[in-house]
Amino acid sequence: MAKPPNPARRSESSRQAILAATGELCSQVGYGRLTIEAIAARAGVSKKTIYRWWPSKGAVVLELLGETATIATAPPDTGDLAADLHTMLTEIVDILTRDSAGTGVISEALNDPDLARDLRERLIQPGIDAFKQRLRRAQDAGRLHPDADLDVALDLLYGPIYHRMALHLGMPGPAYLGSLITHALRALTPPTPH
Amino acid sequence: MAKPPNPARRSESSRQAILAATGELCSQVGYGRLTIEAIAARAGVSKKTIYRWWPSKGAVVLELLGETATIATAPPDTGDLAADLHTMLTEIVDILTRDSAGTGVISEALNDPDLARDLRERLIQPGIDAFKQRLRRAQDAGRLHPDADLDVALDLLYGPIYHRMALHLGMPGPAYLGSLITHALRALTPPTPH
DNA sequence: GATAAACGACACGTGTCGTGTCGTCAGGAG
DNA sequence: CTCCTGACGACACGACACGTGTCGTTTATC
Repeated sequence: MAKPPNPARRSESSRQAILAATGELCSQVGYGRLTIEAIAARAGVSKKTIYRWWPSKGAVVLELLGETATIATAPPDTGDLAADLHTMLTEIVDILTRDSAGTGVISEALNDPDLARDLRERLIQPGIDAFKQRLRRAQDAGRLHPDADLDVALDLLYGPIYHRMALHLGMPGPAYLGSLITHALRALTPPTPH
Repeated sequence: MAKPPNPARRSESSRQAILAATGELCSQVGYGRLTIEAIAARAGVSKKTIYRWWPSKGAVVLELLGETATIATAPPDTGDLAADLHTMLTEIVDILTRDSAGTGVISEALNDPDLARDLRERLIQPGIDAFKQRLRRAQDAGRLHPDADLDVALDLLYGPIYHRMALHLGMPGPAYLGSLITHALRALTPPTPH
């Protein structure tokens, strides 16, 4: 029934004020205590304006994350696979460590299928594609087993990060990240190189 | 100020009614829509009684999960390490797949440090201990590299499950679980067996 | 410059939260 | 067996955030 708004007439300044207010409030009070009302008040904006363009608080934070995302852009390729993986994994660890926006959206998406779809399509899947793209190059270069399953590779490399996040086991530091990468690569490399 | 209640005089029947109502409602409407008020109404109990013994909805669901937890009990040991790991991982996958209680508590704990502490102490850590206990036996039997880091092993094996849960990548089936275990074990086994 | 619609403001009903109050009832202590 | 403390069910309460509706005002497109 409610006719969809016309994006051409959308106020860009309001949009940016909303995202800015969301970021500030989220880092101040945390994602859990973040409310639409507070965002509207801080941004000097009517609640109606927020609800006109976003379905939920999670969607706003998701868009905020998307604004500053370098994730999905082309993955690093220095020739050193382990180093490149370390770079990519570190970026995720940083996002999940910096403030509560990242973990907040993930936690909300666990109970909100619509938000989950948005999250996957707009942030996760591009990251996965970039990751697999990098691994495929390594495979072509003979650095990985030719039959290696890239889904397994993804799970082995990124799994530990989300495991430790979900269960509050402490986020991995650089050294431990290196150890994880070493082990994962061992599982994906031909057993007898020599 | 609020004096702590006396557990000796606690009504066991109310407690069980609350947990039962929580389970029924959670599977009906999902964890996200579960409310303390609804639990109280369904259990025929005053809200005050719930708040007297639990600090939050998450704590109630956590206790419910603890009631039916086989997780922390002694891990299986058939002699076949891969098969035992498959059994253990399958149990977690089942819990996270069955209803929304498991993922609900995990998602809530991401934004609630107190709940996170309870979750880790009462469910996660015992499970980790049992897992490491089983792996240590495998290590003693020479099935694992003597220097293998059991924290890495934990991350490689359980990580993929939580990774796929958090990012809605689809929970692994038995076959894929087997593939993950094979790869993880390859990373933890002496490189040149022969 | 006209006009349609997005905007800020504000009010509204709803639902849930967490707490307070009160009379009742049960189960340990003596 | 009786007393008496305190947990119980019931209900009311204020606070808060939700999501929607209304109404002038403003703004950007045509």
